[in-house]
Amino acid sequence: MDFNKIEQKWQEYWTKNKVFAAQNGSKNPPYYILVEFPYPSGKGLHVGHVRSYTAQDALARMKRMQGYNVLYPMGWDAFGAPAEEYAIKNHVHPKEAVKRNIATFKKQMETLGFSFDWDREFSTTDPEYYKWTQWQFLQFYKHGMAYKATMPVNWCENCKTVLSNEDAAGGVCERCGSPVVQKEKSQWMLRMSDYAEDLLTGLQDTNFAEKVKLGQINWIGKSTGAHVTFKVADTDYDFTVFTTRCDTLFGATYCVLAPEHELVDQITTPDKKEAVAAYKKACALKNERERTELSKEKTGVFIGAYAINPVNNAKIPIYISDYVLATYGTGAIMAVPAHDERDYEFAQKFNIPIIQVLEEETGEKKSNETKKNSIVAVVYDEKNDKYLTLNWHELGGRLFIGGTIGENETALACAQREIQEETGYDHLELVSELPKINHHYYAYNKDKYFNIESTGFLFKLKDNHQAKMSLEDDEKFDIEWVDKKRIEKEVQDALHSKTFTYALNPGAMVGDGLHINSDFLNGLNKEEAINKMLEWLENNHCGSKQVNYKMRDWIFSRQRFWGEPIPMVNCPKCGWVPLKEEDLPLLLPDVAEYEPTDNGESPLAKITDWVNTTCPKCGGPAKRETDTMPNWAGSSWYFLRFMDPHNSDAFASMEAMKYWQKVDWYNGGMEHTARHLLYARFWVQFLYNIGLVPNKEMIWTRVSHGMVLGSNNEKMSKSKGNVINPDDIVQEYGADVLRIYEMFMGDYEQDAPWNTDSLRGCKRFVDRIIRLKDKVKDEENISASLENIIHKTIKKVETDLQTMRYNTAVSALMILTNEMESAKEITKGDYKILLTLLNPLAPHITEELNEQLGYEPICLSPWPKYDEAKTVDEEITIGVQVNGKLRGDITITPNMSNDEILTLAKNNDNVQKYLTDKEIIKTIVIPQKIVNIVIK
RNA sequence: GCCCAAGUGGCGGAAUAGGUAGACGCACAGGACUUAAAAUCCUGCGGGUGUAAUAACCCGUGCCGGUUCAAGUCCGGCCUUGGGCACCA
Repeated sequence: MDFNKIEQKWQEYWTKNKVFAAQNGSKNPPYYILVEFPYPSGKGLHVGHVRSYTAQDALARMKRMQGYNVLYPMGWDAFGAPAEEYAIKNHVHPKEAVKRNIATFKKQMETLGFSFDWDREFSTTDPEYYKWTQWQFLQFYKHGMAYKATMPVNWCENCKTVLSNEDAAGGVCERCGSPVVQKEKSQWMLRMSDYAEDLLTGLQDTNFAEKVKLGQINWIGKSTGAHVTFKVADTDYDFTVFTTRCDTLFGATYCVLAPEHELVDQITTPDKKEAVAAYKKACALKNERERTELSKEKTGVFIGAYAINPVNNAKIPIYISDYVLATYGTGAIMAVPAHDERDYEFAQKFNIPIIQVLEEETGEKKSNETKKNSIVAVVYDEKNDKYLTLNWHELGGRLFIGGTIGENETALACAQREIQEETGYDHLELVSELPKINHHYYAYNKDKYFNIESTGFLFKLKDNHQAKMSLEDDEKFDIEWVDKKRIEKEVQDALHSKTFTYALNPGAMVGDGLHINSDFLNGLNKEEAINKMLEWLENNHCGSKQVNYKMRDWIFSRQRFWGEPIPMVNCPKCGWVPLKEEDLPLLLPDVAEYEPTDNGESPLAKITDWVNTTCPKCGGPAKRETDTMPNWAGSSWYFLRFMDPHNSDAFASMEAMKYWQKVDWYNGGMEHTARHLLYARFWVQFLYNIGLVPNKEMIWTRVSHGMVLGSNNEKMSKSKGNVINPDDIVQEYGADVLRIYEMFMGDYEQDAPWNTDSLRGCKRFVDRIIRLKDKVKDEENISASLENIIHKTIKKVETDLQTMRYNTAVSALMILTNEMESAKEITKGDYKILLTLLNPLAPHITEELNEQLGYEPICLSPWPKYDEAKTVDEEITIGVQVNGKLRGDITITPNMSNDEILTLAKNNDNVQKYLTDKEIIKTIVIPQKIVNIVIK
């Protein structure tokens, strides 16, 4: 019988006997294995799907044999844009296309032998399912978690349509290439930001992979800081900024409001109105992506008004700029150019003063220090690309020019004087004054500790003119011009090398240090100063501690046809009114045209007899909401429905959910670990808070698989011609071979390229297992010579399947097969175990061979048990090292003492060569691993 | 720019708690079987020195340092590739 027939035979057997049906309430321990349900696209199943479904299938099959009541369900996430695009082009109802695609997907899954419980299948597009999605939306609404807000959408003027972020990539409409603009639209929102903290802490109740947790944490984006309120000078207005660095408040030299900030129009002075309006208009034309992409150069305008810095009453100008986002924090910032990169860039461009309030500390602090102020001057000769240094040799190595600032002398004058005195150069151009540095050092010639505040300067040499030098007796150095490389290598002094770094990389100093120019914060470090400033702000009622999250509320409206209708009605008298729960589902009507309307409404808006309805509250005429829900909605709770898929009274009964508890293993793509998972967790936490699910987190472990790439190591795509169709592989090699290959191809969590040669190797492996049957003798017991390797392999396969190390599980089975091949003959008992261990990966051929032995089906048999004692080798070979280098090996038994092992090691011929005439200073014996003899 | 992951033979990849690097498979080469091919089986397979052949030795897990009796594995600093986020104050 050929393999396609065999596979079909067993698939029919499984279906007919409902072998994989999960039992709600079964006494067997529940085990819920979930793979992300696919979007049934027209392209059919991808070999990437096969990889993750096989992996979870293998786990499911093993767990069933181990006595678990396994739930391994499958369904369809079938709402979404592609089906709608297809419908627009071909004038068929999306549900027809979806029906066809689902049939194809299901057929493909069946030929691959996945052990899904098909009795629990559903699609998010089934009215019986989306009824509950709508019902849950109503719960959000009733608990004040859903609201309408005006939000910008991506809008194409040419196509007159709303675009998703994906379709608006690069600020250009994907269809027609014209620029995408932002258009304000009233949209449904879910108050997800209320859950930011809970979504963060909830991670502790999960077993997600560390990188998955990290993805969630980054997306939530918690940051702790402060709100500070600034009065607008000469008005009664004030505004509040959010900052994580309230310790730098003394360095604030201007403020920036987002162009959309509500205060802008009120406080702009008349002479600036025109410029402000123009700037605001320019910003509105850009979408968010464009605004950030064109961010190389800062833009903005001064609006004529000034803010009063609450700590020192300084009057500082207010600007608007699109580098401040209206949607984050308060939409307003205080700008501290000395200590923030963006503010620095802006201040440079607009010539705004920069006040340093934090200086970096170098050297080692001592108690008995003498304080002084000094300079370090870097002089650059552009013509020769060299820097002026003094080589003090053993007295201090290579340094720049330094010196102490005299009384009544400015730092700049000091720098110029020192350069002239020590090198003579006096035709210099000041390039920049560098941030001050707080430096501790010990002066040998004076035998004293100093703490200096050093101001750095960068000069350019105008020409080589040198005046007369005036050196003191103890100043013995050579004047040397050297290049950047040598400076980086040879200037060792912390102060001087730091100064050089500042000279080379002008910009804000964002690190920690000591506060200066900051009144009551002077001398404190960042953390101390933040705490002290928070205290000050609260005492003076102009600020407080504040936490912000990057995560925003969930925009829940889509101006699309193919999604769940939002069950809300707008009544001229009553406002927004929810549908009555008993009137759900609100069905999607059948229409002929799926194009969005000219004004960006969903196609539903055109169906007047659907739109026009009566108000559920007052009975008067009203209109339905025509936006639909996003694709993420249906997938936010589908794992709950699988627990109780046929329930018509509830989305799932509490009883069923309490039985299954949590999804034990949830597998999906890395691309979904941030958003989908976050939405699903938010949805569940909300349901938990209103008492509808038993746990705050319903997913325990989340794992993600790597992609299957084309043989050229690139993502599979039609245009690259590297797509592998699983159907073709099943036809030619069989589902079992494909399954084994995809598990063997590499680390499950890592991407792996397709390789047909390697697939053929797996085919050979299966053929060898079939041929092994010819050596089977009619005995049930396990061969003594194979006992050890069999027990080892059971253990290996069992642990590997539970820890996603599928590739090494296959490898272990290949090793066992090799052993059995080299044995003269094997027993039925040996063979049966091999078949059972391989069954989760290759369920068809193993069942067939097993049946030929006369046994009952493997899927109804228990998983073999291993005996730990029998996995231990009777003798093993370990290496012997001399001074860490391998010099020989010895064979030992597990019960040998360390002394015996050592004697054996020393007697090894090759080891002896190294030991003669040497003194052994140490010996290390690691049981079962290695011996190392250290000699002198 | 920031965060994360990875870098091991010709290739995919092993090495689970710092302990013989290269399991297993592919490709390749030689041989057996065959009229021949396919299939199958056997042998070899990181680089080098060396030997008639063994033996033995040296180098070797992206690069440079460090810790250790011992480093693919731990620490510090780089480089490269992939992924995510990106003016988040």
